[in-house]
Amino acid sequence: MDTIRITLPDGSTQQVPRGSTAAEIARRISPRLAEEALVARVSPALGSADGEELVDLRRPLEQDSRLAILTEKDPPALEIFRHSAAHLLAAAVLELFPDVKLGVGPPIEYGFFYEFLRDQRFTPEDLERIEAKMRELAAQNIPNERKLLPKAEALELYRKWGQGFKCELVEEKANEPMVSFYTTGKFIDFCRGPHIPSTGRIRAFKLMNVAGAYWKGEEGNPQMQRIYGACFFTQAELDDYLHRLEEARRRDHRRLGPELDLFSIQEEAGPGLIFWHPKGGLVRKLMEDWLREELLRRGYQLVFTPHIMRLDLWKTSGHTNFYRENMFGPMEVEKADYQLKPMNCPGHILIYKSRLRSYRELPIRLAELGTVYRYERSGVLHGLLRVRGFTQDDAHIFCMPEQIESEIEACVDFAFALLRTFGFDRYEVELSARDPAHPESYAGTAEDWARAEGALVNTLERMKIPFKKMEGEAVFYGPKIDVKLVDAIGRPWQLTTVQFDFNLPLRFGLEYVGEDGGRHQPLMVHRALWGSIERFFGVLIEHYTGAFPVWLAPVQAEVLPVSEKFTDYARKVTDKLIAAGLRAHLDDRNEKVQAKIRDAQLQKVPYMLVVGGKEAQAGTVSVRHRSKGDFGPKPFDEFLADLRREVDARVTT
RNA sequence: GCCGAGGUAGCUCAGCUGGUAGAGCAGACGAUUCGUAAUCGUCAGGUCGCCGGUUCAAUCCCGGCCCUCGGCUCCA
Repeated sequence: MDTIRITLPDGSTQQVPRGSTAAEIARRISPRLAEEALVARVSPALGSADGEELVDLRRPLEQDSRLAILTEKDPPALEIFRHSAAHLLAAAVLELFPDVKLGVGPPIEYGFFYEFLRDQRFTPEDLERIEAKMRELAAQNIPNERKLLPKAEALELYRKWGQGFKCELVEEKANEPMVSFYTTGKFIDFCRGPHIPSTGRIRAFKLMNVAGAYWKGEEGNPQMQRIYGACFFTQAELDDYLHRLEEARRRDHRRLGPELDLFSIQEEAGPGLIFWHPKGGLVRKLMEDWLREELLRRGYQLVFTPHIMRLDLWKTSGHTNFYRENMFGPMEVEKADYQLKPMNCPGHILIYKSRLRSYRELPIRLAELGTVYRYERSGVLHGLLRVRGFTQDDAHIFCMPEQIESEIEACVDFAFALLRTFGFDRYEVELSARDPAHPESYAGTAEDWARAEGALVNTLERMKIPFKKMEGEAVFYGPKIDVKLVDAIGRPWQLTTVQFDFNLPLRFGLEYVGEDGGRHQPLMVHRALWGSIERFFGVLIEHYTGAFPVWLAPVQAEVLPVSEKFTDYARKVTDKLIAAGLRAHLDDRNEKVQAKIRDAQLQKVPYMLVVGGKEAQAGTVSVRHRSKGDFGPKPFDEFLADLRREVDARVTT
């Protein structure tokens, strides 16, 4: 008999008839495995993992292969599982709304979505009905079957059915004569697969919301209704995900900001513009103090530049060509156009150009907490994280080519020091290169770009920092290194950026006199570590759930007299703390201690000092910590010294 | 900018498809003088996002605009 040889992950082999399926092999191994199997991973018997692919359990195996049968224990199976859930969603929607036009339905990070075009909108009640229908179809355990059709026949099928988007997909994606389809009951979908064998296993899911999305993500295209669902192997994992969403809501800086009186956004003033209240302003001041000191220590010089400058400057820099859609419109003053600055670089360049520079001065590192204004489309604004006016901790480094790698290294090192100081210990690094397919979106020659990208790669490799290369993510004037920090609940945030620029020095004709007495062109590095103070502050609020570490807390100790009789002693304690440079506040309201504690607790004040008769007598304070609870009485001087130490050490917990 | 959902007191939210609004918390005042997450009482507080229309009458219906939220696209 014609047999093939199957090698399993444990190294054992089986001889099976040619055309056997993974499902059959699973059954031979164990009934349990057959039951749990979701999808198969096969690769040619010999050779590398290159030919590896995921296939349906029912796909016949035609040659000697290595085979792994994937179950819920194998993470790669989750994507397939979610993709099948997307098909289940589409099948349910078609049952209830047979006239919808289908778009695409891929798995996503936490589940899946499917897009539909329909005249009426899907209401929350519709979603409930759809979810119920999905559960009904899942209970019927309908098989997901793969079919092959000639391309022409496939197009004909969709044309008759009136599924124009699907025709478009078949036209574009099918480059072989036969194209694959999957059916789930009456639902038939052009799809590469693979899928799990049947719908019965899909239980732990929940339809989340419906949102508009352009067909193929392109703005000119019709807008589909995209139904999103969360989906996991088990209910426990789904619950965990929903719990994490809840946790994220609890930390939301847009809620905590006003609650803790840190900042506000005022409709009267306009969207995307931030008002820093006294407490937020104090945190910002502390952040800035740390940064300025660190900048000076690391050889930067602090500068200040105007907020509006002649439009011509922005023509020279190339912003009017490459950045116009993010700029506020120019304003006319005495017949000249002026531009509100969207970036700080031209200002720093003018300072560089203000006199002839010698190679002996380089590198010149100009730093500014520079406030910039960018026109962001209304739909993208988001609390402190995406705004129209913000302050960058910006700096531009002018240097010679042979200094570039050490400068970039110093920037990355600075960035890591900053992350540690503010309590972040996880990060991801990305290197953004240009998109070779669209050279018109970038300034400079291909050689410049290759050299610049090389310098960034060298630096990261020398520092042994793992990174992901992202093609097409570069800014118009050069490639960049971005550092994403990962917060307390595992979310990445893009903040730090270190950008290489060989373009602006050329445009502005920057030069320095070299050792040889000749004129040379310097290179430029743009870098921002927080990125924007507003954004970083937002991330900080969420990272700490508003409970800032003591060195950053707007109020470090709230003094709570037990009754009005002890206000005098409480005031003395408060004044002494303030005189020692600490941030204390006296709660002398006519309230019970319980109420004062509750309020201080809700304001996330690190230390509450309860004082009454005993304390006044002994010169102590009863210390309560916002998360560690009651510490009991402590001599006042001792508390002050402890607090001082904690602040000076910038303890981040 | 686009699609969808919203906007009622400082905050969180009620308000039965039309008869100009209510609660809790916060605030002011008074009482209470209190020991580790809310003391009691009284009072005050609203062009129901803005503008226009329909109607005897609009928080409610219609149109436009502003803002917020969830996405798309874009980004520090």
